[in-house]
Amino acid sequence: MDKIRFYPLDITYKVINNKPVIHLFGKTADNKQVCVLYDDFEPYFYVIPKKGSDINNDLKNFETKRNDETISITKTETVKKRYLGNEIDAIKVFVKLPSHIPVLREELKNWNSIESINENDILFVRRFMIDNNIVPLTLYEAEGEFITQKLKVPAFKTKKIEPFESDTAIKPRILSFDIETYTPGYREIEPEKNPIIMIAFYAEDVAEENLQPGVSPKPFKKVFVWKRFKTNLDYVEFVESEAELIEKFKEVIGTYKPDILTGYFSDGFDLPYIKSRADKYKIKLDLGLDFSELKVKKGINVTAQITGITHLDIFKFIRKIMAGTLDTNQYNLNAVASEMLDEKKHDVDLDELSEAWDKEVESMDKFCEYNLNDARLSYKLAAKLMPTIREIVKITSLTIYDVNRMGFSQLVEWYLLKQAPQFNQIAPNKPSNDELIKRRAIRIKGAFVFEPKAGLYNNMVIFDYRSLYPTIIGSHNISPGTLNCSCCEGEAKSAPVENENIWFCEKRKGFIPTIIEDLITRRMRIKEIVKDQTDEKFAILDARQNTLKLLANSFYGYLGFYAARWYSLNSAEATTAYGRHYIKDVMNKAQNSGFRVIYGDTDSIMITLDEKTKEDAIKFSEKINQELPGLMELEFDGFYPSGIFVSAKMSDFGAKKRYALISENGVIIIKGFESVRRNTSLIAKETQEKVFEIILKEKDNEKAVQYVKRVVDDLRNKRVPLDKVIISIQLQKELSEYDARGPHVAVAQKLKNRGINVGPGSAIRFVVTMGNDIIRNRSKLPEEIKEHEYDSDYYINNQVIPSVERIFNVLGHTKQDLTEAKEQTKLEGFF
DNA sequence: GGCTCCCGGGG
DNA sequence: GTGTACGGGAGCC
Repeated sequence: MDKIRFYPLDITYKVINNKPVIHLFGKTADNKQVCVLYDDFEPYFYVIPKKGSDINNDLKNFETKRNDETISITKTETVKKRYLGNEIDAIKVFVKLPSHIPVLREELKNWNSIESINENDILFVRRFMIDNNIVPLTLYEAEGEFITQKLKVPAFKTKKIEPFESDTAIKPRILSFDIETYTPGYREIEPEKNPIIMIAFYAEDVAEENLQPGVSPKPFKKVFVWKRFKTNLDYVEFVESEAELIEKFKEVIGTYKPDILTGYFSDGFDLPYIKSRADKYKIKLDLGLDFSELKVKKGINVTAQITGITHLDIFKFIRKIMAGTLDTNQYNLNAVASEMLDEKKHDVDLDELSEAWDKEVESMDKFCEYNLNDARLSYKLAAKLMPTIREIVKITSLTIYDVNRMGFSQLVEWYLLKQAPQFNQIAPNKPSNDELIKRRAIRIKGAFVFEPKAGLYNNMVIFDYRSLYPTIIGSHNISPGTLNCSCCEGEAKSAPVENENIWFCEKRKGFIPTIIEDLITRRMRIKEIVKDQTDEKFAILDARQNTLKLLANSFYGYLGFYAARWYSLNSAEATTAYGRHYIKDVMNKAQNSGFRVIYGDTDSIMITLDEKTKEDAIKFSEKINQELPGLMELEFDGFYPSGIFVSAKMSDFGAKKRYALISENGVIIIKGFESVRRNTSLIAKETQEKVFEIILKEKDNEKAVQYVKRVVDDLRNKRVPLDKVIISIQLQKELSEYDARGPHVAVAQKLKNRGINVGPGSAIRFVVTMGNDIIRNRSKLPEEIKEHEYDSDYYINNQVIPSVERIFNVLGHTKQDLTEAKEQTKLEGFF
C-alpha cells in the first residue's frame, strides 16, 4: 500500500467494467499531476412514499429494460429525513449506474404509492463530492497503489480518501492563450470560412525543475503564426500551415502541462473556433488527460471543457461574479483590464490584420504584440482573481470549472445542496416547466426607496444596515421550511406582508436561516481578524470574507429565483417587507431625533447634520442597535462634505439611484449611471463622457450646458462628421426570418438586393437621414449619402439628449435649455 | 403598452 | 451527462 497526498482540481467519472469509477485529476503535494481513481461510490436517489404505504418490497423487486439492459434497484434503505420543515420517512434507492436513475425516475413517477422522487438529478460526481466532503484545491491523503490506465498522468487507485491539511496552498499552473482570426471588415466572424492567423501563449509560473538559482524566471511567451515575415520579436515562431498551427496549440498544452488553461471569452470564442478549424482538418483535439477531445457545448451558453485540465474563461467569471464590484458596465478585455490592472489592450485596427495577411505585408509585428498582450492581460486577470476563485471553490466545494460558469443563484443552490445532508435535509426538486413559466411571470414588491430631492447637499451622513436581507432572513427565521408552520398557527407574529397572513416558525430554527447565520457569523469573525490589516497574508482572509458576504447576500434573490429548488415567494416577500419596515423605522427615528432625512434606499439612509454633529449621528446609531433583533445591525457608513443627486424617474422600470458624492478625502463617488450601449452613435457616447468630466471635475455646470449646446449646434449645422453618427447593429438571423423589420433589417435588405452577401452576424451600419417617414425608411448606408444628409433632429433627440438629459435635469436645465440655440447667439443681439 | 429583437464577449 | 438555467433596453405593431 502506498499513500499519496494530492489536491483535486477536476473530477469526472467513467464507466469501467460496468462500474462507475470516479477520476480525481489533481496535483500531488510535490507538484506532479496525478489521477486518483475511486470505485466504491454507489449512485442513489430518494423516494418519499405516500403516508401509510410500504413500497420497499415493490422497489426491490422492480425491474425495467432499456434497450437490452435490465435496470433494477440494487438496494434500499429507509431513512428518517427532514423535508421542507417536516419529519418524514424516505427510502434511499441505490442503483448500479448513474444513467439508470433517469430511467427509474420515469418509471416510478407513475406509482400511486409515491409522494415524490428527490435528488434524482444531482450529478454523480457532485453527489460523490458532497457525500465524501471533497473540496477542490484542498489537500487529501489517499491510500492505495499506482496502476496502469490509459491516461496521460499516473493513475492511483484508492479505497480511502481523507482530508489532510486544509490550509496548505496549491499554486496551480496557469497558461493563458488567445487567437487572432482572419476577419475582413464588414463581415461576421466565420469559423467555417476563415482561418486562425496566430495563437499566443503567456504564463508566469515556471516549473520548479526549470528554475535556476539566482536567475529570476522569465515568463513563458509564444506567438505562433503560419506565414513568414521579417521580425525581431524573439517569441514569434513560424509554422507552415493553419493545420500545423493547431498541432502547435496541442503541443504547447501537452508540454507545458497547465492545471488551468485560461482565456478571455474562450468559452464562447477561442476554443470553439479552434475546434471548428481542427474539425475542418480532421485534427483530433485530444487535449484531455484521458485522451478525450475538447468538448464544445453549443446552445445559449457555449462552454468548452477539457477533461483533467480546468478551462477557466476569465471573462465569464468576471461578468457573472465580479460585475457588481466593478465600476465599468462593459466587460470587454480593454475595459476590464483598465479597471482591474490599470493596463490597456494595444491600440491596433484589426481590420488591417486581414489586409496585411492578404497582401503579405512586410511586418506583422504589431499584431503579434497585440496578440501576446491580450494573452498576457488574461493571464494577469486570472492570476489576480485566483484568491477569490479559490475561496468560492472552498466555500461551495465546487470545482473551478463549475464555479466559473455559475451565477450567484446556482452558487447558493449548490451551497445548500452541500449542506443539506449535514442537516438531514432532503432537497426539494427543481420546478417543472409549467411551474417555471408561472413563477417567471410573478414580480414581488421590492425595497422601499425614499426619493431624494434632486440638488446639492452639504454635511451628509450615510447609515446602512449591515447585510440587511441576510440578517432579516436569519433573525426572522424566514425559509420555505418554517413558513406557515402548523405548530405556530395563530400564535406566531405575522410577517409585515400586505394583504397576506403569513408567519414563520418561532419554535424551531429553519435550515436556510441556520445556514445564513452561519455564513454571517463566519464572515464577522474573519472581518474581525482582517480589520485594519493590510499585510499580503490577509488577502486570502479578505477574499474569504468577501465570498461569504456575496453568498449570504444572494439568498434573498435565490428564494425568489424562479428556477430555485428552495423557491419561496412568501419568504422573498417577507424579506423585503421586513426590509421596508426597518428602513422606514430608522428614517422616522432619525427625523424624531432632529436629523433631516434626504434619501433612503433599501438598506441605507442619508441624513444631513445641519446643526448636529457627527458624534450625535454615531450616538443615534448606537441607540438603534440596542433594539434590533438577532444579527441585525445599523452601521455608520461615512461622512460626506457634499454631493449631488440626479433625478431618477425617467424610465418606468424601478427608480434607479443616481448620485455623485465627494468623500472627505476628495474622492468622487458616482453611482447608478448606465453605460452607453454599442448601438448608439459615437457622438452620444462622447457627449455623455464629456459632460460627466466637466461637472464632476471642473464643477462648472454652465460649461457643461454650453458643451452640449455646442454639440447640438454642431449636429444642426452638420459640423459633426458622418462617422460619429453611424449606428451599427448586427443581424441575428437570415433576413427572411425577420418578422419585425427594424432599421438595420431594412438596410440589410437593400444590401442584399444589390447582391451583397449579408447574413447572421453581419454588422449593419446605417445613418438616419432626414424626412417624415418612419425610421427604417430613413435609414441609409453611410456610403450612399453625403456628409450633411443625416437627420440632425434624430441624433439630437434620440441619441445625444437622452444620454445627458438626466444629469441636466438636476442642475435645473430642461431639454429645451440644451437644444435651443446657443445663448451667445441670442445675446449677440444685445451688444 | 405588449411583443420582438438585439446586445454582450470575441476578430 | 442522475443536466444546466440571462436580463435589460429599444423600436415596432
